[in-house]
Amino acid sequence: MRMPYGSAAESFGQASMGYVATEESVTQTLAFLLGKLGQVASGRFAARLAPLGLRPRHCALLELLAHAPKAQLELAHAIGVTPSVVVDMLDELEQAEAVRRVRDSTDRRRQLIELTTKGRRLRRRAVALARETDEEMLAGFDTAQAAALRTGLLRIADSAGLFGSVTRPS
Amino acid sequence: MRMPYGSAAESFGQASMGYVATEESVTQTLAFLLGKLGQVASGRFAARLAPLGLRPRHCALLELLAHAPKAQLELAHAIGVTPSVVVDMLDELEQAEAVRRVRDSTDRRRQLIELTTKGRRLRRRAVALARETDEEMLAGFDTAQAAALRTGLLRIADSAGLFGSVTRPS
DNA sequence: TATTGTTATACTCTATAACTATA
DNA sequence: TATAGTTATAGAGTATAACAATA
Repeated sequence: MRMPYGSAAESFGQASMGYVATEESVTQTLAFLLGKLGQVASGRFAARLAPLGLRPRHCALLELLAHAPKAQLELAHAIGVTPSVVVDMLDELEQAEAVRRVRDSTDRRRQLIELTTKGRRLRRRAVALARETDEEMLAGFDTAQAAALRTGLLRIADSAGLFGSVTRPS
Repeated sequence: MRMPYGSAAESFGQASMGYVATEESVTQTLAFLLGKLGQVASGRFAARLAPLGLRPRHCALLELLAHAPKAQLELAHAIGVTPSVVVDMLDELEQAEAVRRVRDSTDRRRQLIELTTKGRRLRRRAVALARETDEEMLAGFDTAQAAALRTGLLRIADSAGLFGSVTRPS
């Protein structure tokens, strides 16, 4: 049983313990809520990305490759997926002419993945679309609330070892 | 180009504008980050739920049914999925003897879904496991940071019309 | 005719395991 | 023998569309 905003119980400070528990329901835990909102956020982002021929999962790769070419296993580790998934994502990005696979001459097992000019352009557009999506989701948030939310998420990503130093809160 | 913690650019206050943009990368947007962290969170929650024979998606249903029986379309709307998905989830919960489908005598098209005693027990255990998962993900957060994060997420869920009044921040 | 629930099907995202070519 | 990348396959998540029973 949850009280509406500004209810008597809240005003009198009863909301913080006892009858109205702070975290009584699964739907209020990060464990569950993050999963559901992740689907919502991905869906909205995907809808905006579709005209570019990209999906959300491609964007992290474009990001990671923006400053220097990387090997496929590096990418897999950085975005937290298994190597075979990266193969598939790169196949799609290569077909979209966004990346090139270049055989490493010093170790012919490796391939260095580099962004093409088109890939850089796609990355810039993707960032803009992600920002639009954020603005939609953060409508009504003030600057401090939005920053607190983003900082918290970045911190969890960091502790999960995702995106390396690219995703560091300022 | 992102500066490491405590870099010269940051120390001199240049980090807030110009060269080091606050939100230059896709991996720092909610649109992308929420999707990725949602997968991580769901994976961790699922690992803890597995011994119960439940997956994260079942938990919202157990939650919504905790206080009163509901029809399948109500559930579908509340958790933001298409009705055929609810059929599948309820088939699984019914097989686990966590819910019962009871034909509504006043409108024989509808089925009222009610929690069994076992379903209530599973729901309580699921909440406990979700909390454990939260504690793992929020390690190192102080109370205010954790609350700000949760409040922000609940607010987005609310604006997306999810979970009805059950998911209201205090 | 409209609505509730169901089935069939398909698409996306992911992972595991077995394979190749290089080292 | 170990490593980088690839392929094949399978599981979990989603949605759309066509259908039966009931209103």
